Amino acid sequence: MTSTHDQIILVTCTLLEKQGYPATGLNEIVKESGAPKGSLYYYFPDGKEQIVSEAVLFSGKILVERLQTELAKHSDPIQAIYEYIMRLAGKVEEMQFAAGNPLTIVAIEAAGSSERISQACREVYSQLQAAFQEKMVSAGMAVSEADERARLTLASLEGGILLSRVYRTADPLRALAGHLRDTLQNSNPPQTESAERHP
Amino acid sequence: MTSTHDQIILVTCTLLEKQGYPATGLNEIVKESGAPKGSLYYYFPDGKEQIVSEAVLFSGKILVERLQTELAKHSDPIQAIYEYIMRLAGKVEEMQFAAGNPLTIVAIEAAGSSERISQACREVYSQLQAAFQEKMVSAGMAVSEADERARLTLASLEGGILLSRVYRTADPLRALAGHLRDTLQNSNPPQTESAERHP
DNA sequence: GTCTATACGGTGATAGAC
DNA sequence: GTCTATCACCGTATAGAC
Repeated sequence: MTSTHDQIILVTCTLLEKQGYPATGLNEIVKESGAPKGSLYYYFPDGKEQIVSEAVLFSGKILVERLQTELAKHSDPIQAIYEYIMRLAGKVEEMQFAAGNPLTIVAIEAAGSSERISQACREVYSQLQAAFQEKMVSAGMAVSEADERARLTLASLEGGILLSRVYRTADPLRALAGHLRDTLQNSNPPQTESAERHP
Repeated sequence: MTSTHDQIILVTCTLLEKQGYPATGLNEIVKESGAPKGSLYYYFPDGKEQIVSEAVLFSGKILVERLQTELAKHSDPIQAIYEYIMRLAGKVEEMQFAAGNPLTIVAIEAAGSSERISQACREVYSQLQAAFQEKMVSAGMAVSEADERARLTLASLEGGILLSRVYRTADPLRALAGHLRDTLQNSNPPQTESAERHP
């Protein structure tokens, strides 16, 4: 039982993920959502830009929450990230290589056209990066180093999603998961009595 | 002095990079290229799909050649990749965060709609990956390992381009370059009599 | 090979009845 | 809050003269 407003946002998310921003029409959203067309501009007076921005933020919120939940399952951030990406790979396969959120595709399209949408995408990306970073910091990594590692994780993750989509295989994501696990080491781990390091 | 055909392809490349596939109109291509509209369907009887496919392949060819040229400048593949990405970062800044080729954005959009365009993108990606891989193999890395490393390089590179575009900063690309240089090591380096190094 | 005119559907958006 | 009708414009694609 979802409201008309929420139903519009929901269906917009899936259409965006499949087709992107310019290719997704308002008529299509109306038709797929079953919402009355008259309601569209009632709930979203700023039109398409507003609908898409809200859809990005909405799906981003879910995405960040899910990421945090997954990361919390392992105390070791590297293992947690590995598991997260492997799980994502499975999900991408299930969904036939639409990752289940409109972020990647909308971000790249809207960057040159709509500042409002672009801003929404940046916000979500920043939250995702922060989630990775906090996880690493909580395990004893220095903040600046965690920042760099989180950036790389995010960048390669987005690239992996892109390649998985184009090749219609989750292999790039799985390969990425393994590589990050091997290379995402802490160069300044917390000091312990037994295993001290002297750089 | 370029032919009408080539001029159409050329301007299509830049429009695609800026706006993507659905957002780029045939009328716009005609207008920007200065080509006569009548010529469009004379040179490209299959319409938009054909124009875009050819544009992707054309820009891909240039991209691969440029990559190979850059990689050839350093004997060490890791250093070569580092320099390449750093140079790309500069270029992305100059071009105001349009990377100068339509691949990243078109690939992700067309994945779900046009198989013909999707195929063109896959072809270019495979060539790019092969260029990275061959460079690593030529420096003594095992083929299977070079394959994995090349995949990761490509994936994170695409993600870096995406983030640079969204944030309107080349920082993600530069951070990526540094990280890859630190982590893209050969786990099975070629054996030499002494510890030789070629500066 | 090029040009003009045009077909026909879809687009985002609005107005006004209910 | 919802619905219908309608707007002006844009999209791709084609036809036929030159």
